[in-house]
Amino acid sequence: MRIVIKMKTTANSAPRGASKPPGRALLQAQISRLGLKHSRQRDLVADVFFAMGGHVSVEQLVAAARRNDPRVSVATVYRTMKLLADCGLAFSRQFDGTQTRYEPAAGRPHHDHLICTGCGTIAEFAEERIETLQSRVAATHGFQVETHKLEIYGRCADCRRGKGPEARP
Amino acid sequence: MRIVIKMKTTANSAPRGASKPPGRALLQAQISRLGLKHSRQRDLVADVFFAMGGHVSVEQLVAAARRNDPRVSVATVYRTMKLLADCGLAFSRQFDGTQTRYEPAAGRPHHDHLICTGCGTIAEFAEERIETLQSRVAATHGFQVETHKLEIYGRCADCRRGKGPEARP
DNA sequence: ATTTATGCAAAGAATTTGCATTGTA
DNA sequence: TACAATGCAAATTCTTTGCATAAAT
Repeated sequence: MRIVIKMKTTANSAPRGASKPPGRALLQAQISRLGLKHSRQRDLVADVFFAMGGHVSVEQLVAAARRNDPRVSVATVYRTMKLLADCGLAFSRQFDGTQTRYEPAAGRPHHDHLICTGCGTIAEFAEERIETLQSRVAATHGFQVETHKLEIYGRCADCRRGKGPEARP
Repeated sequence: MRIVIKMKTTANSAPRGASKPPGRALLQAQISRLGLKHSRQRDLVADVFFAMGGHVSVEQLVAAARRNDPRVSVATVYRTMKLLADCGLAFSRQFDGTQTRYEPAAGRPHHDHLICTGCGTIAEFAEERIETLQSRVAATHGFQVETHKLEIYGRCADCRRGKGPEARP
């Protein structure tokens, strides 16, 4: 089953003129803390990432970053995203098993995902009772929960009402 | 529907003394239904797969199959597992995002997974109330559920009581 | 005899890594 | 000036595929 992910929150990655980049500041803090060095492309990748909203692939990040600086390498994007993930500023997800996707983690509450198998739209939801039941199940098995992943695949409202799997990968 | 079980008296891969291979028969039925051709290595892969229990990687399947016939190719194992999955006889899972793992689907009830981040042990569980809540959440968002994936990661009882992350891939 | 399956190796796709060079502090 | 970061290409890992040959119906 190949899932084509389409961003519903079609965020434009273009750097808004004078808008402040909060994600960049968070990354900068981690960089200082770890004794690493600041760099132009790390800022760029962070800006682009936090501007895009969520569930973005590395491919999308590279494309977006290159709109600002055509010479950023995929390696740098991979390295920067890994840094962000290691710092707890981004979560990495693999919805379809092939590409890794990232979403901002800064101060966002926990949530799980609904993924449309028709158009690839990803919706988020939080259900406290499910979390509770998960902990209970884990306890029953003697497990201490660290993380969990809950993904519900199905057809979204739009795709159900007539619109067949539209051609827009 | 008539199911023809052809038992070869040659190399028997089943560990259980004289037990017959039900999985092989199921595969054979699908092969006939689809107008495909029977083959020795498909039987072998099916036998090995259904004998291994579940959550097996292709790598493990290849190794197990080659104990019976050293010349089975990875390509054939991949192709056979994909056939089994397409026929509904196996589920493919990607717990870690890298390797695909398979588990038998024949007549087994739905379940989700608890995965130990220490030793890699995978336990199964079923919690009806979680399923119910999932459907409800999906309905709220206008989704029609097709499948879902729930994985709880944590430390199993064994790993929690002192035993450090032992090497048991 | 016809058509499918296999095996091998090459091809792909996603991600990582070695290393010379550039950039930062 | 040191040392980390970048870019590029080669290397890795998992999986798929093209093609000649073997096997099944």
